[in-house]
This record gives sequence, structure tokens and C-alpha cells, in this order.
Amino acid sequence: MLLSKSCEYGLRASLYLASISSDKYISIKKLSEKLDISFHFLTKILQELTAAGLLESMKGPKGGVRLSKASHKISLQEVVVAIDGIEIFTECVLGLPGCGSEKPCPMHSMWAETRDDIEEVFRTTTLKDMSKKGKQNDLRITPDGKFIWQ
Amino acid sequence: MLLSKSCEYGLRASLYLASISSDKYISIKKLSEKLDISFHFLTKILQELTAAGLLESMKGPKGGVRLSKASHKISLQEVVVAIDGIEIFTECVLGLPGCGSEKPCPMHSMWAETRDDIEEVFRTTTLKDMSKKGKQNDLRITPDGKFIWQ
DNA sequence: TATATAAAAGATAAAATACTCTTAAAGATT
DNA sequence: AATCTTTAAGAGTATTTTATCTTTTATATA
Repeated sequence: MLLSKSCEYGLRASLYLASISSDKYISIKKLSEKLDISFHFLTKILQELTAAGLLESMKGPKGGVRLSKASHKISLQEVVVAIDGIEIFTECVLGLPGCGSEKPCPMHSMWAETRDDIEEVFRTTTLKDMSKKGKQNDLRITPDGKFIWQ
Repeated sequence: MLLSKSCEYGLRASLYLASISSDKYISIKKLSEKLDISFHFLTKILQELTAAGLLESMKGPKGGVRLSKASHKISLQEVVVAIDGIEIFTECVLGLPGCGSEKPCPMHSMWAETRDDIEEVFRTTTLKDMSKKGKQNDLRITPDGKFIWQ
């Protein structure tokens, strides 16, 4: 599994927020119900995204979370790095610490290339790209597919 | 992390066996010492590779494990699949079950392409390719880099 | 000001993964 | 026969990940 569960949930929530394209705050309760993710768990994940500056939050009635900037200015890579860290885009496929061009493993050159391709795809794809695609083609972002884009 | 620790260890041991290029059996004890991996843990992992038909084993004195076929006939993909399963080359980046071209998620087409590239690299690279590279350039397959190719 | 709402924060629990250790059995070598 | 080494199964521990629960803090609105 490339991404952790936390990261998968974070991405799905971000895609939903991007599809709203409003500056209203959406409560985490609502998000968790729409996406069928545990409320408390999602809260933790979204706190990380808020701490990373990708989301803004507001307490109290009518509070919730929203994207901190336009969805076309947030890449999937930013979301992934905020939750899983930069490691997945930098680490050795054999798990050797400090593997790099100075002291590489046999698989380094082969893997670094592939890994950079993955990073590029995540870096050049925005939340808007994906939410637009999902909305236009009614694609699913929940296991049961019952999610309805607005 | 793309690969599990077990898989990283299995790959490293396979690379070492490939570098020996002999039909002698190598004891798991020796392998675990050379590669600095827990003997008991490595035993379990190599049993999986034996069960998958990638290694042959022999009990008793002078026993151990060896590759079941020439190292240029074993791909990295086979080793990975034997330990981590085929899922890493097939699963959805958002973790949605059954994600495919019939009922995709927004990231499906983007990810499927990248994922297939990863699979291709692992499928077209053999243990011989990597062990040869490691041996010729004295690259490391242990964290401390003290491993010596023979 | 009082109240309800909702995120933040922290503590705890459950599950999965990564290891370690032990025991017994069987095959191979000397 | 004695010894070496894998096979196999299982128990036990540690760490990380995933998930839940409770309390605190901030905010809107009546």
C-alpha cells in the first residue's frame, strides 16, 4: 500500500471539499457522514491538514473546515506530504537509510526514476483536477459508491 | 512505504543469492549474518519464497537455500508478489475496493498508469540485473554498507 | 450573558505489522 | 549414531497504525 489509511481518508475529504467550491465551513461531522469515515479519526487527520496550512478551521456554530486556498492551487502531493510525510517520495525501495546517488543500492537508479515519476504525477495534479473529474463523471469516492456530488 | 519490511528483506536476500551464482546451498544463518537481518524472521520470509517456488531448500549439513532457477529468469516482481501479494500492483490509490475501469475513482486513470509503470519496472528487471550491478559497482545491500560481494 | 455548536487536544483501546523465541520433527552428512 | 540445518507451528513481545472516547476551548447566535 503506497498511502496510509489516514492519507487515503485525507485525500477523499480534500476532494470533497474541493468539489464544494465555496468558502463556507463544512463540519467534520458532515464530512465524516458523507464519506463514511469515523468522525473522531477524520478529525485527527483534518487537524494535520489544518496544521499544514492546507485547511482553515473555525470553531463554534457554523464552524468546520474549508480549503485554505483555491482547489487548483493545492496539489495531491501537498496533501500526501502533510499526512504521510515526504518519505514516500524520497525513500529507498530496499529501505536502506540514506540511500541516494552518493551511496546507492543496486535498485537506486531504477527506483529513483520511477519514484520521481510518481512524485511528479502527484505534484502536477490538483484537487480541482480530481474533484472536477469526479463530479463530471459521477465517480465514487466512497467504498459503497453512495456518495453524491453536489 | 511501498514494500513491507519482509519484502525488503526478501529482495535483499534474493539479490545476495543471485550474486553467488552457484548451485551450492547457502544457510539461512549465513544469509542473516551477512545481511544483518534477524535469523528467525528471515527464515519465515525465505520459507515464503520457497513455497512460491522461487527458492529451493535443503535440510541438514551443507543445507540451506538457493535460487530455483537462473537469476536472469527471476524478476523482482515475482519476489515482491510472493511476499507482499499482487495487490500493490493492482489496488486503488484511495483504497476503494473493486476500483477499476468499470467503477473508477477520480484518481483511477491517473494512478493506474503510474502503477502499471511501477509493475513494468519490477517485471522487466531481474535478480541478475540488480546483483550484477551491485557486484560490479560495489553497491550496498545492508544499512551499514559493510556487506562484501563475493 | 447564556447556550449550543464544533474544533482542538489528549488519553485510551484495538488491530495490524514486525519481530523474537521455543519446540519438535525430519532430512542430510560425517 | 551423532550432528547439522531446514521445516513447521506456535507463543510471546514491541511498535506502529487505526480507531474511539472524553475533556477543553473557541465561536456564533439567541
